[in-house]
Amino acid sequence: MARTVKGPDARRERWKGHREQRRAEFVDATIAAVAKKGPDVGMDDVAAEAGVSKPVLYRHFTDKADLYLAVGQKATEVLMDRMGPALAADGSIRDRIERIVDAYLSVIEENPNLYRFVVKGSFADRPVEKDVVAEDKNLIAATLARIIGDYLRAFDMDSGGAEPWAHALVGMVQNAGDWWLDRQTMSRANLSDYLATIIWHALDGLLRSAGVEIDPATPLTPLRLVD
Amino acid sequence: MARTVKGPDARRERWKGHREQRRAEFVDATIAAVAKKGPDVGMDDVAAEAGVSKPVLYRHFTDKADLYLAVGQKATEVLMDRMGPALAADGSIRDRIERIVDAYLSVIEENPNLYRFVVKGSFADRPVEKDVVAEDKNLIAATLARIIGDYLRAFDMDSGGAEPWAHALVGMVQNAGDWWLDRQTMSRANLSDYLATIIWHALDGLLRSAGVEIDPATPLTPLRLVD
DNA sequence: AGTAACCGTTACCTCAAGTAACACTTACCG
DNA sequence: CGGTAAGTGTTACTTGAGGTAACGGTTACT
Repeated sequence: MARTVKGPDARRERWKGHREQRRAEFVDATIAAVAKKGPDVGMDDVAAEAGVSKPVLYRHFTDKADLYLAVGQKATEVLMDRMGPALAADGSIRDRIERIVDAYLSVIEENPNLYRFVVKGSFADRPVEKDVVAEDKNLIAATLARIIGDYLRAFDMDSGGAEPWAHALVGMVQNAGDWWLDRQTMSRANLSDYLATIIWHALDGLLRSAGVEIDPATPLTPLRLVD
Repeated sequence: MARTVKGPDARRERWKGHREQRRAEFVDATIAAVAKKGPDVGMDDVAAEAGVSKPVLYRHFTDKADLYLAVGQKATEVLMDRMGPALAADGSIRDRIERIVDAYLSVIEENPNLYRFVVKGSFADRPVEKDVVAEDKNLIAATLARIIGDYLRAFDMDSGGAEPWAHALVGMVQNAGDWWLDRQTMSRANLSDYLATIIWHALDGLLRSAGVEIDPATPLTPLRLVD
């Protein structure tokens, strides 16, 4: 019964920010460990990298899955930071698509180990329950779905396809990027161009079939894309 | 029987077929175990399902990864068996695309547990080395790449994009299917239609930009698609 | 002074993958 | 027929990584 209902004991709040910072520190250590020892690092490796022993890690992450999830979120942040400007930028539609795609590719190109770790390594033995990467893909797809839906509605078109479209696009770019990262048989610019071409044509065809004509070079930006 | 070959020593050959059969049997047991106990089965579970103890399993599969790989290959066979006819079928291009996509979706719809096991469960703790699902995706993508490349060359177009195209398409359908399987918010036919629309428009746009016009309803089949 | 939060350690537990050692069966070979 | 190369199977073990227990030290609010 030590839980006296006094005022908000400052001792409880004092660390609020500190804990966050510590988690971030361990996430960084994990990323460093991954870079050093490949994508199959264990908790001991991570702890060692952070200059600490295992139990300390477990005070901040309930689970290996929890740690991996945090790493995934960090990676998503990096990704979003890079893609945000591309999403918001102006310019022709075709160019903007290409820039967004290229932003994604540039991130995975710069952090191949981290990328593999997040996308492939996933939860080592814990079952499907908490899929690490699914969360992030869903976040991106959801963002995209909103944008696409807004566009479709702006043109008075059926917006029911926005979600499948978004997931289709995410999978498309992700898988093509994955392949590219493994066997780098073409330049990044080249792949970005191919992918953007597919996407642009799909979009253009869809609009055409609804009677809307868009010039690929039109700098049209009828909607605010990001809040 | 009556395998009376006067070769070197028939004792070595006698089992050749039998081993294959036994492996297949264990693969089936794994699939059954997955259906029963979810995608996170262990080797003991599989062995029990097969009515056998663990070491027997390890006489036929070097590894957990090896077993999983075999399961993945089996799943790919199922998939290919279903998609083969759709690939070879005649009919309009737009219809054929839709039929291929729908064939894929029907397979994952009918075997959701197996699908999840293969695509997500992957290698439990063995590192990235032998990615289970990557092999299968690559196989499908390679098949597709050949078809696309043949088409592009038939129209005297740059065929360098065939491979990225193929991987993009595979990722697109796979990810959209994945999403659909989780939250079934639309009918399969509906999703097939959306995806086929995207693909068709992308294809049509590509051809248009090269000066080729194709009617979506044209039953054109200029190439044999499967050997 | 008391105590609630953190810091950190070493030594342990657990559980599933994988192995050792041992015994039985079949059927080809000389 | 004895020998042997394959396969059948078992129980009981080792190993390694995830995760925990129990202990002690430090800071700073009350």
